[in-house]
Amino acid sequence: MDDLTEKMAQAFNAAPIGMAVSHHRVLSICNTSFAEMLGYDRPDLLGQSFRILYPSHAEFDRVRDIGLKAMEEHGSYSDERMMRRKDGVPVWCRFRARTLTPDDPLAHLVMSFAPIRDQLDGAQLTKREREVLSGLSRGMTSKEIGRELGLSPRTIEDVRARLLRKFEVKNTSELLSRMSYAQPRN
Amino acid sequence: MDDLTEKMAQAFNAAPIGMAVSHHRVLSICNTSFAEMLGYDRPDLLGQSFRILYPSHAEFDRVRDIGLKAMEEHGSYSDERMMRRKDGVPVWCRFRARTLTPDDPLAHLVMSFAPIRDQLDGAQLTKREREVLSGLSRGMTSKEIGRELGLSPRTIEDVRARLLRKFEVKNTSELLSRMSYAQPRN
DNA sequence: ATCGTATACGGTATCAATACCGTATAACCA
DNA sequence: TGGTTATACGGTATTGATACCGTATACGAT
Repeated sequence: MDDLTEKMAQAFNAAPIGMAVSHHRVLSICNTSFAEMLGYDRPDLLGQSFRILYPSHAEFDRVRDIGLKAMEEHGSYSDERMMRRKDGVPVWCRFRARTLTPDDPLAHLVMSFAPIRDQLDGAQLTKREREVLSGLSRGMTSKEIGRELGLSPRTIEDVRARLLRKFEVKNTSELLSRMSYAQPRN
Repeated sequence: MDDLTEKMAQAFNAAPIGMAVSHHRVLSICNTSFAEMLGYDRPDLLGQSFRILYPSHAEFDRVRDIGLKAMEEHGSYSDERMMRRKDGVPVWCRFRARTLTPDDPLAHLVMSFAPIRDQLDGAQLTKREREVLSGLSRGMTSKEIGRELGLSPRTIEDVRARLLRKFEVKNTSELLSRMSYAQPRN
């Protein structure tokens, strides 16, 4: 077999974004980013139903038909959805799929998963931090956010400082840049 | 060669997100999504320098060292950047990279590219605005961006002010928040 | 040819952000 | 029970951001 095939396989493996292939909602292959994102060792995932990667059976059922029509028509589909890590923590993802079998889209799917604001929706951020972030994303100053939340501006500054430390960023602009379309966790 | 390798290569090819592999900034392989996103036929891209995929030579030079340190430390890096389609239209992307050679990150890079805004919005940004935006998303001050671009900090402030007016936002944080995919736009 | 815009730079004034110093309470966890 | 973290607030000091004032060149469109 040619060298090119091997190189593409290596690229799949080492991709900086989670990728997986499924046949009728059963995971056949995935890369390391995907396994890491969901907190699994890769071998434990192969052959598993995608059910275990969703927050609930109901959610697993619900998403089944979503995007089917789009894939029949365009071959691809994308949305934002919640996945479930092995430890139970939910991860909010930009989900993209392309089917290799448009007549029966779920028969052969190639998917990518990019965590969006995972720390934000997961247990990593406190209620206050989310409230303050919400204000920041709307361009509010600490004083304004303080008024909105009925707190001293100083307290808002404390929360900001904690956010900057937590995400190891230099200022609020960089923070918002990361929050909006999250980095892989280091 | 095993079946698994072939399946991973197929997944790379059919991935719903743009993917590419480079060696010292020369594209060695990419998938169909990547070629499509940038308006090329895949064969035309293989072996090409990434220079042609950036809005300008200067921009190509500028982004070279960005993320090098992060990749040396964590092996991966991500930001938002502007790419250039074959027809010249800019595409604002979430860029992700993982290096397979942390000692010399650019030696072997696996990248993914996900378009985050439509071309219309991207086209409204000038070269300077893109350069400044890039610095802002990395948490740099006007002074630092000025140094990077060889300009007076005052000029950077002018560009910032123009960006704030253009997008009708109150400050840089809101700007960065708006420039991303995940935020609902009003 | 004039208008609009982008670029580039200078000064000044004001407010915001950030980083320190400090105290205090409450929750949780080992 | 002591350590850690989140919360909440005060003061101060420095830097940064933003908004004005101004000038100047360049470039494309009407």
